[in-house]
Amino acid sequence: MAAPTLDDVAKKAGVSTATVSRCLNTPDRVVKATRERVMEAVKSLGYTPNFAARVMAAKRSFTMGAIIPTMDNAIFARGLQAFQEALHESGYTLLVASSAYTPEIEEEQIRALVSRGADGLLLIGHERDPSVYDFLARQNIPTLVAWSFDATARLPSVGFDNRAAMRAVTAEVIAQGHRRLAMISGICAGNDRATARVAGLRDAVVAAGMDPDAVPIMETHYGIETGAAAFEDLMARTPRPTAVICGNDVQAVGAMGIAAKLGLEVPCDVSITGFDDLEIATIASPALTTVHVPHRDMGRAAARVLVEMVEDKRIPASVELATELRLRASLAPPGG
Amino acid sequence: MAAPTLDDVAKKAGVSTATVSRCLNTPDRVVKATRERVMEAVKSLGYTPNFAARVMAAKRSFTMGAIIPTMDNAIFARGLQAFQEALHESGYTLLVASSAYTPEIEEEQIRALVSRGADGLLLIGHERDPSVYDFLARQNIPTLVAWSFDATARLPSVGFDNRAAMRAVTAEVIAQGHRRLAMISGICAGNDRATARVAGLRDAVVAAGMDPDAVPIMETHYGIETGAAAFEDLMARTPRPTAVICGNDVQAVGAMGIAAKLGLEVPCDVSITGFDDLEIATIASPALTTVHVPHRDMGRAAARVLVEMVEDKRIPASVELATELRLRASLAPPGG
DNA sequence: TTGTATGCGTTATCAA
DNA sequence: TTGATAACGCATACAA
Repeated sequence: MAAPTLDDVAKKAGVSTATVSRCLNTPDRVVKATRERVMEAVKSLGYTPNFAARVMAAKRSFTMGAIIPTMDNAIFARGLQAFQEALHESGYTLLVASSAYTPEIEEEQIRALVSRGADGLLLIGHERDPSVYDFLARQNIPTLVAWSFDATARLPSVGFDNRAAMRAVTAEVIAQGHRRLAMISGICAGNDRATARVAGLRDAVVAAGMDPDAVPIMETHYGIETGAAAFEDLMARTPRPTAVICGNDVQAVGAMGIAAKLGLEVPCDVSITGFDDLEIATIASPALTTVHVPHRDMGRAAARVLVEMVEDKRIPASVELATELRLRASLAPPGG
Repeated sequence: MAAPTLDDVAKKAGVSTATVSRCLNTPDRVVKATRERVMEAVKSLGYTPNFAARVMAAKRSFTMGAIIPTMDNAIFARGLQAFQEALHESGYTLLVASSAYTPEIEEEQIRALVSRGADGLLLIGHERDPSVYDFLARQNIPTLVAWSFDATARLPSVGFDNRAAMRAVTAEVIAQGHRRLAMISGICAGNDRATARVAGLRDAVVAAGMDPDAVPIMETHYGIETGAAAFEDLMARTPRPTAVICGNDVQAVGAMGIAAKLGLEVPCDVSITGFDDLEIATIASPALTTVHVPHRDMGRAAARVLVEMVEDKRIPASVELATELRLRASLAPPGG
């Protein structure tokens, strides 16, 4: 009735548990005849190794943990998928948890993954309480940060320069003649990507000799509906912005959706830009001008670096990836 | 250097490991003075229980596993989020894995979660190899199916009637005067939801006295781009369909996006319907007619039932939830 | 090549 | 209320 154990298999095959264990982990150290007999028993009993016992005995779990802010939208999906695929190729399983953009929950999830024996951890962004880093150091668990590059931060990272990327978008918007800008940003508290993107916008505005404090910034959670609500609010202001720069494609798509309902045409009446270049950006009407982030490359690079950290026990250099401005129809000079 | 253990805490607090364990698990069975001393030691050492050891000793993990076909889009996100929240309230942690709609990967993930000590499992849909059910039975692990209701299936389920729901959408489309229908469906092989939705469409077509074989059906993976491609293909046919019924909102949104690029207006030139009522359905322009699925209710109900299965060790009745047709602007009589 | 024996960190049983 | 100790299932050092 209970699940079969190594011992059951050993008895059935007429060998010791050590031999069964070897058959499963280092098959070439067992002669073929024995191995076949053991495998036969394994199959007929439907034996599955008990992971907890294996972790305890081997002190390795071949499991990596990742904690992302949300699973609710596509922001992290593509990169995480690539991360997972690359880990799988290296023989690791990925466990994913989400923090709901909440520091307390993130800490709880970190503990949960560590106590589950994760060999390494992937976190998003650098901004968190120092005690978290102390905990990670004490547990001696390799941890990598993604989605945000910062060579000076406490943990190594694989990411891109959010600030420079948003600076480039904004500069382009200004270059096309827009002077009344507005921004829809993610919640900046505890989110270094959102913070950096706001800073990037201000950089560009200042560089153009404009007043950064004259640019209204709506902070909302990443979401289609919240993006739509923020956009509606901005459109009700006087003077009305001619370009709305969004910190994320999800918000931008929400903005585009509500624009149609408000009787505003994009880009004639108002230009909209996004960030991330999610699948939805190319399919939206009009197609969304945005920042292309090499999510898949980032995910694969993160896997490579994290495995290296775990297996070689050394701290690697951070990796910076380039982003790229994708000019599409949602951005045009003011008035069309 | 290594992570602190129960023993370290016990030594530091000057008690036995048993007492420390009790402080953590059944605090009221320890006098306050002792408990405070122990907790003090726990905190100062930054102790985190070793999950593997705990699972081995207690034969319970307070962990549930869920395997969903994909994390790549929002289809399962909302329901899973609610599932997770409800489990959390009951003291369980959720581990999520994705199968990429591939039976082999699903089996692998099931084994991974079982061997990790999951107390219970949530799977999507009923269609899979019988050997999987044998394995689950032998491991004696409570398993629940969601997203698909079928009281006659081998496993209990919490879901809805995909076939009846799609029958209702199609009947409405026909009632509005459409005669040249087409469908964009998910891949039916191994997917009982997609299969049932196609069957529902045929039901309605037959009931209207029309020829079901005259309705072109494009099977594609759920995705914005694939939905767009399928739609483009359908629009190139003669005679051109006046209504395209999609098995999913994601495909429908892809179809709507490409429609604009093809110079087709929705719903004047072609009506489009979806399924799921994701956030994107209301924000799309025009808003998408679709089937509202009570994802959050389903997730919460699934959590309740699964916890019950694990804790009471009995097989519960399946739960059927009602879906609801949401008529919006993307569907109108042919010609506008 | 195979078997024996020990330890991994925790919970639970039984005594004290 | 607390402590000693036996599992739990597996990997591995060491012996044969």
